[in-house]
Amino acid sequence: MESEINEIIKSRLKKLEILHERGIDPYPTDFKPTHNTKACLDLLNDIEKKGLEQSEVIYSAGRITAIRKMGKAIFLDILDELGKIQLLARDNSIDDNTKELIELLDIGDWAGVIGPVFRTRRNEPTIQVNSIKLLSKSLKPLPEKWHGLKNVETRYRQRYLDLIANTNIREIVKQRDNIIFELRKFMKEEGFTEVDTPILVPIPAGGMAHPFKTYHNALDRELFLRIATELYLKRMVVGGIEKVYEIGRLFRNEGIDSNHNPEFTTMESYEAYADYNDVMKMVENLFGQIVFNVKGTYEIQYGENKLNFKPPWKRLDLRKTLIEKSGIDFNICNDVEILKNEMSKIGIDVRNQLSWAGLMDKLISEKLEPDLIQPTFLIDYPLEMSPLAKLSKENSNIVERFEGFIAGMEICNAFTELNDPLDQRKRFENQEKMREEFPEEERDRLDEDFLVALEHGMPPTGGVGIGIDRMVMLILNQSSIREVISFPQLRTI
RNA sequence: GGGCCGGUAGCUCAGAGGUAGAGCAAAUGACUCUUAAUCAUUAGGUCGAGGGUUCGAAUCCCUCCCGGCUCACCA
Repeated sequence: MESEINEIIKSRLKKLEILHERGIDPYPTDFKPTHNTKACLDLLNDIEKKGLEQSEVIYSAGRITAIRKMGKAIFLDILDELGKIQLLARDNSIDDNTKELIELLDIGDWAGVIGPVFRTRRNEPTIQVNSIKLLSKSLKPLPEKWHGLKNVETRYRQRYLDLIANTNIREIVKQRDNIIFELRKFMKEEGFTEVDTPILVPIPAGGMAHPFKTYHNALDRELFLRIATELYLKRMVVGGIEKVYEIGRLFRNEGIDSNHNPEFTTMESYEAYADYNDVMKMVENLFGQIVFNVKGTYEIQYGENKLNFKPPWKRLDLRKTLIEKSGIDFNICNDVEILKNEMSKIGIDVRNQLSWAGLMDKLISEKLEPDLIQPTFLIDYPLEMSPLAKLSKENSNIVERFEGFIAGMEICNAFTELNDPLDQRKRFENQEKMREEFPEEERDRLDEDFLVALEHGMPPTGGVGIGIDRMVMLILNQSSIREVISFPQLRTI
């Protein structure tokens, strides 16, 4: 981006020139802080306990966020990753180089400071400046100190400004890290092995979504960005990695809104000898442990609702719940036209849905999802909606599948995995047929290489995919996915 | 894609046909315990872009760009 030259930048460029003239490197590399701002505060507490007023000389550093000139005393605030601390440069405490340099410092510059920590008469922990080093000259002004940066577009496009001006955003970054750390810890404790599977794939299978397409020159072939990690993780299970998972980015070429970003993070796991009941237990324990370890409690506020993550979650039979909430029984409405009719009757707009599965999806999200506030599993989905899930033992049009919902949001999707290669082939072929019939609706894709793997034998397996960004939204009480993804997708301007 | 709301100084915002405004930030000066420092002075604008109406448009109309919320689509 080209920088427009306004007065502020002109004045800073001039200061830069003066620095060069005086032989001061505005971008040096030789300053090593001994104490971050938090360590400074700890140090102050320590020496005060010992009855001392001033610590030894320490080195600290950060970005200058305020300069208050009081004649021959200058107060500065510096901000580092952990917080802020005040500096006091008094005319008779600073060296000559600092006297000259301090006139050339601006809000936004990175500075290193050398001096003892003490407390001012107003009780403010402060580093008394013996010497200041410029660590990096900033040429552009920062957002305003009091109102901060509010423009949402600028916050997303220039997240670094958001992180500087709105320090609560740093908390989101750190808490997201904590959540994913706790997630890995849980999986490790459960004996899972984390793996990496391809992001560039020849067939975007394992889910129903519109893929991003790209091209590899040397191989001279079209490739796609993965829409799911499922089929590669199952290949690992075929290979004998019995408990396997991946935390990774998926890419779906679809709409963008407060719950959807074209690239998003999921955790998918597969466990041999498990079925969907075992997976349900794992999911509720996983959420419970993460929430408890990150927030110190099972009960957290999300928007207007208090969510309780203490296991077990409520389990609702999909068919029974649909009958209860909509009067529609999918066993009876087993034909597109009948289902469409019944849904119209209860006031659902079905003009955009073509297939039976599409209609069911709509019915669930319209009649069930909004009311699923507390963590809840919907259980036992129709076969037609679930090409990768194993048939129920009791019922040939139901699969052993569940989805988890929290605060009206779908948060995970799981099943007892289909490991019958012949049935899987039929299901894929059916998906391909449906794609021809309804080209506007997304379908899963037949992945021959995966079928070959299945033909070698996959043990009975239970698997789940969890939306990590949504999990972070819930735990951190954020209503937009853009708040938990540091650089959300926006139009380029 | 539809509806609603918004885009004015680096930032936060006011201005709703009649000379483009404030606070912070910036520049100059005063001030050795301030912390949204204070005080004085100064400078800073393609009012998102383009067209139209008008004697005159930031303001009214049209088209477009960017964003937010929402509905639709989509997991």
